[in-house]
Amino acid sequence: MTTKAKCNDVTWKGHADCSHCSVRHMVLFANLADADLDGALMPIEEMTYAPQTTLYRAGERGDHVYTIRSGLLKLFQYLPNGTQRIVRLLRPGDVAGLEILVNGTYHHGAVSIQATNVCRIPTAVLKNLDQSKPQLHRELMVRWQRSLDQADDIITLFSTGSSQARVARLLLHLGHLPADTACNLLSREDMSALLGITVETASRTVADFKRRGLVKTGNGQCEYDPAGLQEIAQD
Amino acid sequence: MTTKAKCNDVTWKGHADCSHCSVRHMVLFANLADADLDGALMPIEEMTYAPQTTLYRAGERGDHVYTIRSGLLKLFQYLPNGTQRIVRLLRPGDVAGLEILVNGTYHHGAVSIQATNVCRIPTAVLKNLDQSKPQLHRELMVRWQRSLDQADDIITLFSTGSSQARVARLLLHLGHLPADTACNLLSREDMSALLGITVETASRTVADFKRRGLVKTGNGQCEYDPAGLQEIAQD
DNA sequence: CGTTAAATTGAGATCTTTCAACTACGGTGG
DNA sequence: CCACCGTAGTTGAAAGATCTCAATTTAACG
Repeated sequence: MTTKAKCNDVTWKGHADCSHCSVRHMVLFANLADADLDGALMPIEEMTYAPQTTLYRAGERGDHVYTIRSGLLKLFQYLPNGTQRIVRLLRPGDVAGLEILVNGTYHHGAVSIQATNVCRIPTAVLKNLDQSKPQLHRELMVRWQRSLDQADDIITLFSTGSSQARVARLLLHLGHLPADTACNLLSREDMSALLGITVETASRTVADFKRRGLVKTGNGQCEYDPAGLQEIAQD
Repeated sequence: MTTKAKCNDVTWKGHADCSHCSVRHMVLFANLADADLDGALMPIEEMTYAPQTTLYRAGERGDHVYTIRSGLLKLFQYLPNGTQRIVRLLRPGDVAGLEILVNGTYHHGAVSIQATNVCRIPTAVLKNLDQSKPQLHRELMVRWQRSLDQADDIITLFSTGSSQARVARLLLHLGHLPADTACNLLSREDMSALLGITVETASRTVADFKRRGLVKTGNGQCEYDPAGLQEIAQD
C-alpha cells in the first residue's frame, strides 16, 4: 500500500536527498542552501500512498508534516451530523499537517484521492532547522499563507453560488495545473463533500455539462471547454 | 471617526505601552518578556474605528498588521459576480492582515462591524523583533493557525447545511464569548454575506426563531435558548 | 461471469431565491 | 415639532433549485 525510503539516506536506492529533490523548488526547503540540508542525515521519509489511504485522522497526536510531491490529497472534518466536509484540496507543493507545530494535534482527516507521493518530515527536523536557519521561517509563513488562500478558495469558489457554478469552478480549478483544458475527475462523493451539495446534484450537474457539450469524460479524465465553464462559473 | 495614540509613546495620555496592555495576554506579544518590548519606542498605534469603517482593501499594498483589542471585524472578498462574501469574522485577540508579511498585499477587504479598537503594528516592528526574539515566531504561528481554524469554521459551520442550521450556528458562535446566552446581532446583509444565503432568507429565519421563542432581540442585542439552537445547529 | 460499489435518473417534497410591496426607524430640514 | 426621506428589515407569492428516496444502469474487480 505504501512505500518508504529514507530521503537522505545514501544507502537508499536512487540516492535521493533533499538537495537533489526533483520538486525541491516548490517544497518546504525551496530556499534553503544545499549546505544547510547536507549537514545531517535527516529522518525524512518519502512515501507513496495508494488512493483512499488515510495519512492521519482529526484529533490524533503526531509529529510529522507532509509535503506533497505528486498526487492529490483531501483534508476534511466531520459535521455535527456525521457527514464529511472537505475543507482543503492539496496538490504538489502544498503542505499538510502544519498545525502539528502549534499544538501537536491534527485538525483534519487527511486521505489521498489519487496515488500520492509525499515527503514525511518529523517536526523535530523543522525545529532544528528553525534555530539554525531563520530562512525556514519565511518558508513556513509562505506555506501557512498558502493554506489560508486555499481555505478562502473553498469558501468563495466552492461554497458559494449555484451547484452549476460550483462544479464549473471546481473543474476549472482542477485543470489549472496539469493542462489548461483537462483534469482528473473527482468521485461524485468527494465533489459532494467539497461543494456542499448532494451526490445526486453533483452527478446531475456533470451529466448536464456533458449533454451541453461542455465536458467530455473518459475513465477518470475530463476534457472541458474553458470558455463555456468560465461563463457558468461567473455565477 | 478614528482615534490615534502611540501605544508606546510615554507622552500619550494613559501611558499605555505594550508591556502594560490590558489585553496583552491574548495578543501577538503575549509571550514576550516585558524587557523585549521595553527596548524601543515602537511606532505601534492604538486606533478605534466606528462601525462600517474600512481598515484596508483587497489587493492594496500595505505594511501594517492589526490585532483586535475589542469589537468585531469582517474580512471579505468579492465574488466574480460582484457580491461580497465574508471569509472571516475577527474578534478580540485575532489578527488581521498577516498576509502582508508574505507578499506585501492584503488579500481581503477589512471593515469593522461594531466599534472596534485595534493595535496597528508596522511590519517593520515584527521584522525587527523577529530577528532578536525567536519567541515571536511561535506567536505568529499560533495566530496563523488560529486564522486557519476560523476559516475552517466558516466552511463547516457557516457554509454547510440548511439556512436554519447556519443561522443557529452563527448565533451560538457569536454568543460564545460575551456571555453564554446573548450576542450582538449582525445586520441581515452581513449574515447573508457570511452564510451564503440571501438577505430575505436570513431575515425570515431569524423571524422564525423569534416566533418559536428561541431568540429574543432588543436593539442589536439578542438573547437565545442555547439548547434549542444547539438542536437546530446539529443539521 | 457474478458480485458489489459507484453513478445515474426520475418524481415529488422541500427549501431557497426572486421580485415586489410594505413597514419601521432615524435623521434632516423646513 | 413634524413631515419627509432613505435605509434596513420584513413579508408574500410564485418560480426555481436542491434534496430525498427509490429504482436503475454502469463500471470495477475478482
